[in-house]
Amino acid sequence: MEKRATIKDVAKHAGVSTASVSYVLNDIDKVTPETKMRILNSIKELGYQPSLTARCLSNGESRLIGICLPITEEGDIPGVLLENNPFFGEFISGIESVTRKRGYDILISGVSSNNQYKDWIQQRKLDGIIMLGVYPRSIFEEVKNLNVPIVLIDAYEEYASDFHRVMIKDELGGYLATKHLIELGHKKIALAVGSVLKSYVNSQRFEGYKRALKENGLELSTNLLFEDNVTFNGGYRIGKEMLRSGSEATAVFAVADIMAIGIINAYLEEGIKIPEKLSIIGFDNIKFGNYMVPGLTTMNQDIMEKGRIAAEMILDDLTKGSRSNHSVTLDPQLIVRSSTIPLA
Amino acid sequence: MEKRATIKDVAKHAGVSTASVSYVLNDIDKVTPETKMRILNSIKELGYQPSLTARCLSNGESRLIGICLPITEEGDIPGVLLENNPFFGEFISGIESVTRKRGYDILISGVSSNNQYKDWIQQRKLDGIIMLGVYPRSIFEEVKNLNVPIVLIDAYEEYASDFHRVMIKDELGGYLATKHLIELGHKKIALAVGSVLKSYVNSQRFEGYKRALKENGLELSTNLLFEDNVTFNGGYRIGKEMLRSGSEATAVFAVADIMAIGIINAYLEEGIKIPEKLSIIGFDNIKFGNYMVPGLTTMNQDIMEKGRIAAEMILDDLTKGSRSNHSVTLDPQLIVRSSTIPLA
DNA sequence: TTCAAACAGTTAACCGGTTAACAATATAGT
DNA sequence: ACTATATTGTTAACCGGTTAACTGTTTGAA
Repeated sequence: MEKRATIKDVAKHAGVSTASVSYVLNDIDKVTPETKMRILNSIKELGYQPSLTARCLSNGESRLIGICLPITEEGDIPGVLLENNPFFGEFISGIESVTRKRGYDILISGVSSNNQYKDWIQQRKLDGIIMLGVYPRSIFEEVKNLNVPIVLIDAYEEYASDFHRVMIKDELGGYLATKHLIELGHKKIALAVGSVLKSYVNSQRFEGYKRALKENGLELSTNLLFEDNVTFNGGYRIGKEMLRSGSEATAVFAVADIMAIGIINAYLEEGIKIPEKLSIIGFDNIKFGNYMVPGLTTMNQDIMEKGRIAAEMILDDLTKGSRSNHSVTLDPQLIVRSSTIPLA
Repeated sequence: MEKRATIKDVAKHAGVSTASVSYVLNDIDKVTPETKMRILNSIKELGYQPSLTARCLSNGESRLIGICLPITEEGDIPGVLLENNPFFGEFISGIESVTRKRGYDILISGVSSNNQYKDWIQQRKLDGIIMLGVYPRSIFEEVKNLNVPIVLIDAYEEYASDFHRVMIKDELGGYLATKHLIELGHKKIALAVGSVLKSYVNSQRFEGYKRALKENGLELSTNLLFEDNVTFNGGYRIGKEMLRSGSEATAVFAVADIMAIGIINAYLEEGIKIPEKLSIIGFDNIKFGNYMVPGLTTMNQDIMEKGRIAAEMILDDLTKGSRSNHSVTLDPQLIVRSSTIPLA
């Protein structure tokens, strides 16, 4: 209830000027050990906490890093992110683990209308931004000249090279996933994928799928290709469709675990056994893939590491004052559990 | 790259004082429509964005709401939260949905050492706090006098009444869950629970379990009680233990879905059928309960709603300037899926 | 001994807003 | 006609820090 102590209070209490207090706060060597001691004592005695707001106003650093999530008209974080949610939490956790130590906080915001991002960044004077998800191109044009380090996650688009990027080798992931199925003897391998047109991540994984088929002399067959939303329900619909149409597939590569789980549910619901009747491999390695039966074979992407790297990119820029754009591409790893078995 | 326009630039451009600009920014009726127009035009022309930092410094409102998560020594958000993660994302999403409209941002932080919370709140001048998880009591003593609205989520402890609270009827939830099993004809109903000693949530659900047994003339048997961490692995260990010891249980109430899933995995792994050999009901209604086979019967708690309510409590305090502590207790609902069936 | 540099500390302007107090003009009441 | 009261606007202090420029004292080198 009592007013918080300010730097003036400390100065008065220690019998010095505010400048001297500021110097000891910022570890600037301009004060004798004795005075420093006296000031430190006053600080402790008054329970003084410097105001980050004031500091920000005066030196322009907010020590705030923003995380942007695209949101839908309904005001929600979109299904993709929400359903993939383990994702979200782990990602934040990765970021937090590096920012916290350095005194930065993270600000989370879903922003809807196109240019509110810019407003947000400016009004809050964010020191850096991490952008998750797909946005209309115009946003990047706006945001490019803001002179703020920006990290794009999983962005392949051509303009993305204007920013820092963290991604994984999606093509390789698609390739390895498909190859795993091929090595198990499967010849008829379906693909469950989101919009290849709108999402580079999807199209890259699709490319990997095609490459694996080609390298192994398998033909690309359009009736093994299924496109729907990258959600549980999207996968579920694909599963139902495969069953309805009597698909010849003996295995399927789903570009996301959540889709794979949808497919599995569609099959199990009709009493059709997995992996006996259909081997299935996902992508992402979300926690629940390990918590279900059968355990989901998948391509691992280290989402926490993604967060860590993104945060470090920003902090590096901030300390070095540089602004060269780096791009880190992580390797996916095959994780074999029990949803894939050799072709009978 | 160009310097951002400040209020002074706008004032100069419109040929008025900064005070007038400030008045139109804050919708204070002290300016003729014509002047207002002129100022508005200048604002648009210069692409002016008021600095929230400066505003905060001058009027003391940061428009920042903090979300506290306890973290472990290793620096991670603790397993409970991470594994329960759909939880986390949905919760944030609920908060965001109300704060965004009102111009508040949310700041997320895991804080480890005891009193860093206080520092964080003060340094960032947070307008409100939402605290998730269990903390040492001393933290609340520290934080109580900060004159900041605080909402505790799922806190039963006696000191909790000094703050706003959002929780669900845990005792009722435990009761209804157990009653559901009893109504299916089960007599030997096991309980999988976390530390009843340390967590009121656990003890409340345990109370509900006991009440249901008692009301139905069933005896409380200690060898049907299993205590372990509220995690997948905790549940898994319990499942293994039940099998190893040849437990007579035909049904089990797990105080969290994530535990229930662990138990299910332990059973399925050994080829023992669920729900045929063991009916199981969880608690929380995490998304994956619906995405698995068998679908998990559970007690729903609307986590998004929890977030919404918590945010509204804070914003109400902020607008009304009052500080009376409210407590909202939500009702859990039984959601029957396929992991529970009548006793054969 | 003398002058320059190093040291320890202070003063005051500044960051970008808000707002109480004031001034000048217009409107209204009696 | 003469105040009292709105109305519209400005001035300047303030929020709580940072930091360039300055002052006064020591130290050291020539």
